[in-house]
Amino acid sequence: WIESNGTQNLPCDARKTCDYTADEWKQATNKEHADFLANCRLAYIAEAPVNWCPELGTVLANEEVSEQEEKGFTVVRRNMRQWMLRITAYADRLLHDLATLEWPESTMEMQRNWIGRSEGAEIDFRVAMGIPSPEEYIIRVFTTRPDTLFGATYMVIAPEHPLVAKITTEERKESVENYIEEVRRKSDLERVDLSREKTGVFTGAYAKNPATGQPIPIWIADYVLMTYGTGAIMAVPGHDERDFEFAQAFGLPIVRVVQASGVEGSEPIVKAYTEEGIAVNSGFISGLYTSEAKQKIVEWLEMQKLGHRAIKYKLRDWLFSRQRFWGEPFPIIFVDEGEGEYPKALSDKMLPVVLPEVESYKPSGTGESPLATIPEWVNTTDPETGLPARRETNTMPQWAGSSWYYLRYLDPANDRELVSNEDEKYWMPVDLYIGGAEHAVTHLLYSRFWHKVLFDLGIVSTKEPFQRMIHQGIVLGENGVKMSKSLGNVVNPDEFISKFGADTLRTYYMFLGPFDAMKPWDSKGITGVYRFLNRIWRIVIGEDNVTDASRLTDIVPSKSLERTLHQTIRKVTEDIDALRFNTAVSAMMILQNAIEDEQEGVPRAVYEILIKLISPFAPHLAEELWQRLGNHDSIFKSSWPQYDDAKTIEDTVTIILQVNGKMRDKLDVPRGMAQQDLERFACESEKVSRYIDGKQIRKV
RNA sequence: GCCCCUGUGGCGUAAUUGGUAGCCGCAACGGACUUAAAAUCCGUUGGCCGCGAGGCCGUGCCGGUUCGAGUCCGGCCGGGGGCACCA
Repeated sequence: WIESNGTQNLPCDARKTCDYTADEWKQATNKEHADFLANCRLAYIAEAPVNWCPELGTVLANEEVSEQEEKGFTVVRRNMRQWMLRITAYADRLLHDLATLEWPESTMEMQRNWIGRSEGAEIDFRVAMGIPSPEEYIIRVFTTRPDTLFGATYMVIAPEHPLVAKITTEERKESVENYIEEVRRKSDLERVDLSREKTGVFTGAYAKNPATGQPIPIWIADYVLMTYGTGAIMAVPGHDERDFEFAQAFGLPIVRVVQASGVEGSEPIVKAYTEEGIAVNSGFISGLYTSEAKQKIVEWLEMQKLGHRAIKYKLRDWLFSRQRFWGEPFPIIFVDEGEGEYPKALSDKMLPVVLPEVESYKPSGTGESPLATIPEWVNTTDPETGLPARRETNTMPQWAGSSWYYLRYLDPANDRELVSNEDEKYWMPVDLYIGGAEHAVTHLLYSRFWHKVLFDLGIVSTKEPFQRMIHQGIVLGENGVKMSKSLGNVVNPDEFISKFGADTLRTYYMFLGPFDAMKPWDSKGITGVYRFLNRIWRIVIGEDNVTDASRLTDIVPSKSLERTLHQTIRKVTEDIDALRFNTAVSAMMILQNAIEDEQEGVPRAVYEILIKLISPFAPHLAEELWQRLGNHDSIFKSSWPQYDDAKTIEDTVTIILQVNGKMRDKLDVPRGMAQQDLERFACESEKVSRYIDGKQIRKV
């Protein structure tokens, strides 16, 4: 039951289940789907490499490695027993369903790149010569460019590849072992540093290029990763930059097998040609364009049973266990019913598994979770068989909770199920999710995966958890740099609340700039919003804090005020929908300015609408004014103001007169003036005639 | 190295998506009120030339498309973020 590393591609694949709706799924006849869930072990245990620090006795995250090494600690890569979640089974659906979401394009692009789907072919290379044993070995590679097969002049396998030990010849053994040891000491970050020189070592073995029949040397190099593809590549130095660099460093042959169309290729090869083109020196596919060449060679490989079409993903299965005290414990016990210990899920009745009270949650030092040091907790009994059992001592990562909390919020008091069908159906999906862009490929991908699993289990009815998403921009310090304690540029909102009130702070925060943009805080700018709100207040509240509604009139508003009013209602309504709060505030300021210009006093109807419009921004102010104007119900129970499109239209229009694209004059004319009248007025304009007199008008 | 976003007055920003660049604010300057200050109110405020009418220049830089470019296209420079030897 422990899967070896690198076997993430089980026959089960959620791809085929993409097109089912929740109702279709509910039908038990949906066999494909049921098979998928039955066959695909979505949670499994594997030996996975981690960064192990013996001195600290703990596992480190990638980003912590260099930090601890600088402090003098050693960090080595070591395989450890870990729970994995098979997110790769959902790769295609996670990719495919992005199209149904209203998310920032850049975030979806990041997820697409993270999933990293690429189409190509798997090709089998027979190890042909130099091998120490009479056994026959096949090295399978993945390539996106099967059309360059004739140009494969050597192979490279990852240092962790299982065949390394088997194919290395006696005389190369020492060099190979030294190289592998060298690589093991390198951190991931070091290993992928682009600027460093290519390193590698020859195994002594040769494989047969299935297309040319020629023997090609098999090398080991750390630029090939065990975690992607098959952990082995066919190297085509003529058409891949990394292979080219490597071939140059080790004097391996470079052959050109693709050319830009129409170019005769006899010039010396000075760099890899990675574009598409016409196949040359490629036997039966010579002369074909890349797309046709791919097609043809894959058909041939499939016929010869040497290879086949394949799709690979950059996405890896999710390492889901941590050796920490803090985290959700796994509902798993290990029991031995006579044939060795195996993991077993606890029944619902045994849930929840509760963490024990402990004195210390320090790392155990052995790499096991601190829970492993508490025998009273670890040792238990299998409730079904009564046999002695051992609890899983790893705990879940932080991502576990954030992957489904939104569902629990819908029905928090429910102690029988995750969420009731009724509540789930009513609320889901999350209409608008606001969160930072830093979660683009972690939380936001993990929770999509969990949600899809829950969909497959019939627990949720939507395929996606978050329909619309916006990343709020962070407010930077006054110096334009991210606020941080160490930089001393943190602004404390309490200070501004006590000085100007929460309404002012809220409204100013909305006014600062676009919702999704980073923008610097400006302590001085808040006075503008403070003045604006005070002016609204003072229209009916005197210095003595007594309501004086005498400035409100029942007179019909002037034409121009009415127009501004309806324009403002429309703008604020639309802007709130689109989360353009900054321009909504600006529009209300314009209305306020227009109200103050009104000679006959402030029409009560206009004033009440302004208060309603401002109420989502400055709720305390709006409610207080609403009550003081004699309303007994809350302003938030009143209806949102409606606008009349007809009343937003200006009766005069400003026509801009341009000559050769340059603005020369403007005309204020009644709306609807006839074209020829306009043209006549335009030509009569003194400023315009200065530029057109004596010239021929080509186009009006 | 690759990908994505971004660059507009002294500052935060706006611009009907190709048609008046700078709305709304901040700051600054001038004025009113005041014994004075704060608060409040009125005015000016992209740069240059001009008494004025007005003119020229101007949206990071260089080019292009267009009658017309902040907006579209190509190249460069700066800032932010993401991924990273992904075959």
